[in-house]
Amino acid sequence: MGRSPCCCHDAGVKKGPWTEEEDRALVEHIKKQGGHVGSWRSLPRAAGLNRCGKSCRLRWTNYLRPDIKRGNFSDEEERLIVRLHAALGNKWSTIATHLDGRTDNEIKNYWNTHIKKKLLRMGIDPLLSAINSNNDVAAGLMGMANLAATNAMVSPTSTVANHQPSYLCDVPSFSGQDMAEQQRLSSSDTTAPPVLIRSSAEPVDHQCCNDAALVPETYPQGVTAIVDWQMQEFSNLEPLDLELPNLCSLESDLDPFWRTY
DNA sequence: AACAAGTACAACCGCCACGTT
DNA sequence: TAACGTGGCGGTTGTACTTGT
Repeated sequence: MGRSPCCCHDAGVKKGPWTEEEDRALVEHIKKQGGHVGSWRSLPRAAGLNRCGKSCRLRWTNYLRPDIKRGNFSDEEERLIVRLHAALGNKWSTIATHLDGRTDNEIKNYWNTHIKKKLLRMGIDPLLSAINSNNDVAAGLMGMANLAATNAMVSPTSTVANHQPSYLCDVPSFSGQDMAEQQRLSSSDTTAPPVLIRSSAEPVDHQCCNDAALVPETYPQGVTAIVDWQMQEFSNLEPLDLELPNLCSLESDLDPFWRTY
C-alpha cells in the first residue's frame, strides 16, 4: 500500500486556528453542495480556502457540523463514556456513535482531561480498563479488574478506593484474587487451581438472580481458551447493539461518588 | 499586578483501511 | 496483485484561558 503525501505538506497551506471567514466559507460551500462533500481533497480550492482537505474535514466534523451538541457533558453522558471505554477501549469514533451530537475528538479530549484523571485518582489504570483492546491475558485480567472498578465507579452504591464493591461481596479481595490468578498464569504452573472470578461486567446484585452469569469455576484449557472465554463473556458489549443494561447506575441521577472527585 | 503552573480543547500529524485503477 | 488515492482514526501538540502564588 503506497502512502500519498498529505496535501498539508504543500507550501503555503494555512495551518492553525480557523477564522470566522474561513468557517463561513466552508459552511456556505457545503450548504451549496446540499450538505454533501464530494471530495475533501478538492474542497478547499472549490470553497476558496487556503487549507488542506484534511483540515477542512476536521473543522467540519468536529466543530461546524450543524448536529453537533456543544456544552458540558452531562453526568449521564460521562457515565456512558466510562462504560463504553471500559468495554471498547480507545475506540473514540465507536464511542461517539453512542452519544448523540458528540464527536470522537470531543469525547477523547474529555476523557483525557477529565475522566482519566478521576480514574487515576481512584487508583484505576485507564490504560487497562479496556478488556477488548488486545489478546494479552494479563492485560485482559487487569482489564476485568478495572472494569469491575469502573463498574463500581458508576454505581451509586459502591466506591472503590478503600471499599469493596457490593457486587464483589462474596470475594475477599478481588484485586488480590486477580493478582493470584495472574501469577498462576505467568508461572506456567498448570497444576495450580484457577482462581474463581466472577464476571466483573455484571454486578452481584444482578448476578444473584442469574447464576448462569457466574464465570465457570475452572477455565477452559489453555490460555487461548481463556482469551476466547473473555471475548465470549463480553461479546454482548460489542458496539452497535451495545447495551449496557445490567449496569445499575446509568439510570440513576444520583452519583455522589463522582462529586467527591 | 505580574508571573508561573495548570487546564481545556482545537487542530495537527502519521498511520492504516479500503476502494479504485 | 500491486500501486495509488482518499477518508478516517487515534495520539499528540499548541495555544488560549484560568487559577494560584
